[in-house]
Amino acid sequence: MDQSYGEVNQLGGVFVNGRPLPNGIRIRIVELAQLGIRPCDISRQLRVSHGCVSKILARYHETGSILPGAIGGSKPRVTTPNVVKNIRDYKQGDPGIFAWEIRDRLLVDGVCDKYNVPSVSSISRILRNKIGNLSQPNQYENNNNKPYHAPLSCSPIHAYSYPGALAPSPGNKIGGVAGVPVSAAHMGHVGLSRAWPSVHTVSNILGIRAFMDPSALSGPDGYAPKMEEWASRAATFPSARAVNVEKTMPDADVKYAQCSSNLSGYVPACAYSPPGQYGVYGGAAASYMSAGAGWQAQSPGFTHAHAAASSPCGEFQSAGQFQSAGQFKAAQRAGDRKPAGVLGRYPPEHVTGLQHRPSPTGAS
DNA sequence: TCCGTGACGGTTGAA
DNA sequence: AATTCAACCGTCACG
Repeated sequence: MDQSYGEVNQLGGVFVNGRPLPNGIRIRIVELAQLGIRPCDISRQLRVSHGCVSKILARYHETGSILPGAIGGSKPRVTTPNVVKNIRDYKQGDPGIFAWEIRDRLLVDGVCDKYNVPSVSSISRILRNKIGNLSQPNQYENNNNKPYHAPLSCSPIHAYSYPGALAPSPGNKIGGVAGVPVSAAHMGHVGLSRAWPSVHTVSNILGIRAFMDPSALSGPDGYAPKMEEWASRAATFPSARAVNVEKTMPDADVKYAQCSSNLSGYVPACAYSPPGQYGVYGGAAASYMSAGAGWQAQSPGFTHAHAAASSPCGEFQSAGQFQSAGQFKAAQRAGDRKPAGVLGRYPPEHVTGLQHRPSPTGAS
C-alpha cells in the first residue's frame, strides 16, 4: 500500500486509487467552479477526471461540504441500549405487542427516527435474544464489558456517525495527528456525520492550517492524511455559507486562525504535494502567488472577511493563482495541455493584481 | 463538446 | 490475527 506513487489518469493527474483527492484539490475544484469556471475546464486544469469534478461539485452543492465521506468501517448499530431498553419496556407493558408495533412506537416516541429505527426483524431478534427472558437483567444496563460506542441519536446527522468518534483511543489513528489533538467536542461529542452532509464547509476548510503545514498534512507515507483526519483540523472560520453544522468546529482549532496572519510561513508547503506526489496540483505555491496579497474569493459561497486577507493555504492559494476567471481561462487557452505542472504553465508574472475582481464569465 | 452516471478496481475500518 | 463486509474513493467509458 505504498501511496508514495499514485497512478496517473488520462489527464496526466496523479491520484491514488481508492483514496480521496486531497482537500486542497477539492477546494480548488469548488473554488474554480464558483469563479465561473466550467467543470470541464476545472477537470483539465486540475487534471482530475470530470466525473470526479462533477461528483465533488454535486456533493458540495447538495451538502455544502467538500469533504469525502468516511471510508471503511461498519454501520453503527441501531440497537442502542436505549432502544433495547425501550423495546423491553414496550414488551413488558404489552407482552403481546408485535415487532412492527414496537417499531412504530419507537418512531412515535422519538426514540428513533426513520433513519435509525431498527427493522422489524431486528426488533424480533432483540426480543428473542435480549429480551426473551425479561427477568434477566439487560446486558446494556449492567455495565457489561462489551464495548459500545456512541449511541446514536435520532438525528439524521448522527445516523451514521463518524467512525473516529466511535472509539477514540490513545492510539486511534483518526483521533489525532502529529500534535494536532482532536477536539473531543468535535470528534466525539458532536460526532462527524458519516453520512452527508458533513459538518464541514468550504469556508471552514479555508482556515485549515494544515493546508500549509506539510508536517500536518503529509501522512507518514507521504500521502496526505485521510480526509477524515483533515476534518479534525479544520479551523473555525467565518462562513458566509453556513450550510452545515458549523457549530461543531472544535475549540482547539481556533489556534489555526493564526494562519491568516502568517501566510508566508505556509505558502511554500503546498501541502498536498510531497515530492513526487501530486506534482500536478502542487508545487511551491509561493512561486506563483504573491505573498502578502490575498487572493480574493468573490463568489458568494466563499467570500468572507478572512478570505482576502488569508486565503490561508498554499494549496488553496494556488487555486487563486488566477485572480480572475478570465486569467484562468486566458492562461488555460494560452497554451497549456502540456504535461507540466501548473507552475510551469502559470509563472508568477501572471499573478499580480490580486485584488482584481474576477469576471466569472466562465462560460465560453 | 459537455456532463451525468454506472461499472470498476481499489482502500479502509468495524465486526 | 486474519477475514469478511460494506462503506467510501477516483477513473473511465458510455450515452
